[in-house]
Amino acid sequence: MMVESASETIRSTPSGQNGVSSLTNQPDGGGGGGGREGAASGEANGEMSPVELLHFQQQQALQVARQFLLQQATGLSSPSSNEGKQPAVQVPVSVAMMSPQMITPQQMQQILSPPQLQALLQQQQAIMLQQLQEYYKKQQEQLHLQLLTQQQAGKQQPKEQPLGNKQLAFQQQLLQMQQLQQQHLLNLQRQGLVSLPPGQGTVPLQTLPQAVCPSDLQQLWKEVTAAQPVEDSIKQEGLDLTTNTSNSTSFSAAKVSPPISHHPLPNGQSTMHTPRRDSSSHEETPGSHPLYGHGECKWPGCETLCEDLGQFVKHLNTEHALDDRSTAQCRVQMQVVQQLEIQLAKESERLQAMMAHLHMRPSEPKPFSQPLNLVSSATLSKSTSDTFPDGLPHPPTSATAPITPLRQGPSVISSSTLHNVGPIRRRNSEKFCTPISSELAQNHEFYKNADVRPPFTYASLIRQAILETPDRQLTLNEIYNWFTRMFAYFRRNTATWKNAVRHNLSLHKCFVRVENVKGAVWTVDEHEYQKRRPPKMTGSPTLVKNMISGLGYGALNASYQAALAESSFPLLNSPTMINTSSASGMLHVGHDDVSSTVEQVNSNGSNSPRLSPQQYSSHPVHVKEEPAEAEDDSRPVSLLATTNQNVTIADDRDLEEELPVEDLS
DNA sequence: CTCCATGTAAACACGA
DNA sequence: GTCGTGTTTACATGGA
Repeated sequence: MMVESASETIRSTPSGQNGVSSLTNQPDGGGGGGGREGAASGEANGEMSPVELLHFQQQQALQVARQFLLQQATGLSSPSSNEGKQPAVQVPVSVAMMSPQMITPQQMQQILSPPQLQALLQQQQAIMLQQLQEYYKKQQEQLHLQLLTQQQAGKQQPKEQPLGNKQLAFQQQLLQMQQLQQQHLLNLQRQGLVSLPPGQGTVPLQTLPQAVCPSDLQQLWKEVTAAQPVEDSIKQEGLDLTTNTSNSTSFSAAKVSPPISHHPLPNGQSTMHTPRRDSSSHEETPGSHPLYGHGECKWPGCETLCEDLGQFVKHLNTEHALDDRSTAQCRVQMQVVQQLEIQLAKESERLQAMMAHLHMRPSEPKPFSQPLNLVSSATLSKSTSDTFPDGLPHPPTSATAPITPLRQGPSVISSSTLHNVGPIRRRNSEKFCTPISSELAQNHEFYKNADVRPPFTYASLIRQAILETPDRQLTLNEIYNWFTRMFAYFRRNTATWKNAVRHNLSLHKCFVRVENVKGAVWTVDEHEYQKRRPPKMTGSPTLVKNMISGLGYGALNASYQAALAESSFPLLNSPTMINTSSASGMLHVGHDDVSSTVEQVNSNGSNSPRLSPQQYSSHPVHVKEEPAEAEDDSRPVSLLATTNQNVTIADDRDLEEELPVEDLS
């Protein structure tokens, strides 16, 4: 099914390809809700002590909340990951994200570029936040209940430890939860997702977690703030963002035994329902949109009044289309979610500690605390993801997916990406826009885990694969491996894409087969490779502009760095890339080329993250020349890791400039 | 409309 | 005969 849907979507071919039907199980098709892991809460109750029960439930509640978060985030990215096991959860998300027009997740993936998907994901996250909020409420209730229960239990069968303490502790925990909720509310409010009296105090954004791509965030805030003051909420709430954002990623690693009792996400299109059912405040009417409530648009900072859903949808499509502003807002939302996640994790850990202190089984699994330990999870996530030899998305990996992409995604959603809204057929590579390298670098975690087709041509991907290697040569099989390693999408339908790879290797002169002792390897003839593109790029001014923007994009933005740090994208680290810079005498770098991007950055001397064409406008000088020079593989990468500060700064500026960009045709 | 680049499918050859 | 690797052709699609 997937194969077909994919291909069909891509080319919208009526002929319908029956040929390769290695269709993998469709995640959403599965219907029924197969294994909902959760559901354990009930059984457990019987034999637990009150304290244990409390713990258990608390834990579960948190877990569910967290998991829900993850699922929300993951849903889009790795639909296939759950094949066979829990097909249900993910689809709903993506479906929910879709406005009225019902499009299958798969289709959506095919249609939208990853960044776009991510953007959509952000939307979904908003929903998720709402649900999370609901969850907090419930959890509170639960806590209360538990407290009561425990009190009674205490009276009936006095325990060695004074209940008072426990109660205190629990109350504290309760408080924590309340705070969390409050915070959450504020965030929602800030985002315009909830219509509450606007917050007041204005607090400098600077306090935001540096760990979280501060620059991006700040910039985003600036943009978003234009519409309405928001900063305060975060700051006020005292979001303790000191934690590494990267950690959030690791959370995912947390095991996942979703007791989805609370959020039974049926297959398919439940997401829409969940909020509706659970939250009375936000989703009042069936068929309503997560971003629509109380007759107004809940898009952050919007509040536009819409009489009905139809009008709202229209409004949504016109006013909140996939542009830089929306992207920025999504990013903000993303950050919010991340913060919440971090906070949640912290609170969970605290709870664990409390529980432990209250003589709970120390050995008890601590799903949440674990993540925290993964501070250096960057490594972990990478290793895990690399681990899947069979391409089977394992829990940790898939869990990781959501966050990374989230953070990275938005950053990637730049002018360049915006162009690729349409069919996948036109891949990035061809378009003047984002260099494959940078895109990959930024989203490689995403592609790695999400079953989304990369917006690059086979040729550019192959080239990328080859160039990433130290000796710049790969056997066919190695190329295959690279594909499967780097892209979840290529872990299935192997017959199709492998054929395409071979086809491309043979077809394009730029790929040179070299007989080797042990067989044959494929290399890239840069000259040839570049020869084929220039024509396209040198088009309208706009194109040039776009191209430039793509090139100019200093791959150094925070996200990028983060990505690097976390995943240590091979490419970036590859010695070749670093050394060969000078060696590459190739001019006209393919714009989809990784190294090219980097090079550009260096040449410019500006680490300014990609983005804005505007920026270019201010520095036209480079712009025009860019296309012609710079070749890939360059060392810049290494710089990335070390240039955080610069990046940050540059990033801020870039973001600002990002908005005006639109001239792209 | 044509041209071109691309993606997909498939037939075929060749060697292990 | 099967499989992996390559080559080639045909066709469809979409952008310029």
